[in-house]
Amino acid sequence: MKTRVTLRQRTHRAEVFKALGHPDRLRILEELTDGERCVCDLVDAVGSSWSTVSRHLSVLKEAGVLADEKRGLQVFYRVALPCVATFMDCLDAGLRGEPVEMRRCCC
Amino acid sequence: MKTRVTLRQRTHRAEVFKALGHPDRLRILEELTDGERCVCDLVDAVGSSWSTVSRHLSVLKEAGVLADEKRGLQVFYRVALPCVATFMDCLDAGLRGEPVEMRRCCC
DNA sequence: TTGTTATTTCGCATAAAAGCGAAATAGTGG
DNA sequence: CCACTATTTCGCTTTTATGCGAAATAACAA
Repeated sequence: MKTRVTLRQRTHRAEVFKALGHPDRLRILEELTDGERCVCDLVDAVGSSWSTVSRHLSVLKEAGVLADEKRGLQVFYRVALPCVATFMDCLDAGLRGEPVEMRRCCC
Repeated sequence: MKTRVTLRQRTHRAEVFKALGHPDRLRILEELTDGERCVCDLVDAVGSSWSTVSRHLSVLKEAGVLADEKRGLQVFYRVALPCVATFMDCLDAGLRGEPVEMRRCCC
């Protein structure tokens, strides 16, 4: 069951990982696990400037990790790839060298 | 069952994701899913210079994604976090908007 | 010891990411 | 239309990543 990975696919995957490769962006994801939040909430949570948080959000959205929706004056972001959150718990366990149950891992 | 994520933990996670955020490093991971390989094999697979591939490997090893072992003149690398490979299949499906079975996802 | 092979480290140049304030944009209400 | 608020984009500087060749290191063989 070996699937060939195309360059295009690999580049896309790398883009997702790159988007996740920043502590503040992971912080944003944590904030969004409970549900959608407006940008103002995320600015509070992260503690950087509006422009910086906005850029983080656009990186995550561009990679397909988040989706956004404008309602009135505010823009609400939510997680578009739920498996990411579960994968991170798996990662933590893996990095500590603990065995991990398959079904607790992701998606 | 909400777990508080520490800054340290988040930074470590981000380091793993950053390490995975490069197409050539994902190519290396693909090469290693079948088992360990020496650096020379990976240089062939990736197509960059020895110094570049060696740096990619050290980034992945530093993040805890790979482990290495020296035997004779050669150094062999292998995957230290098997869940990463399964997660990527999950990612592909998620990015295409397909529903994904939980148990096929990782670890 | 000397030579040879496999790999890593160093030094440097170029490219990309991060972060911020200022300006721009887009809704909303008067 | 004007003012106000929420958010994004722009322009810029600083930091970090990438990639290469050259030099260094390590293990083995003669």
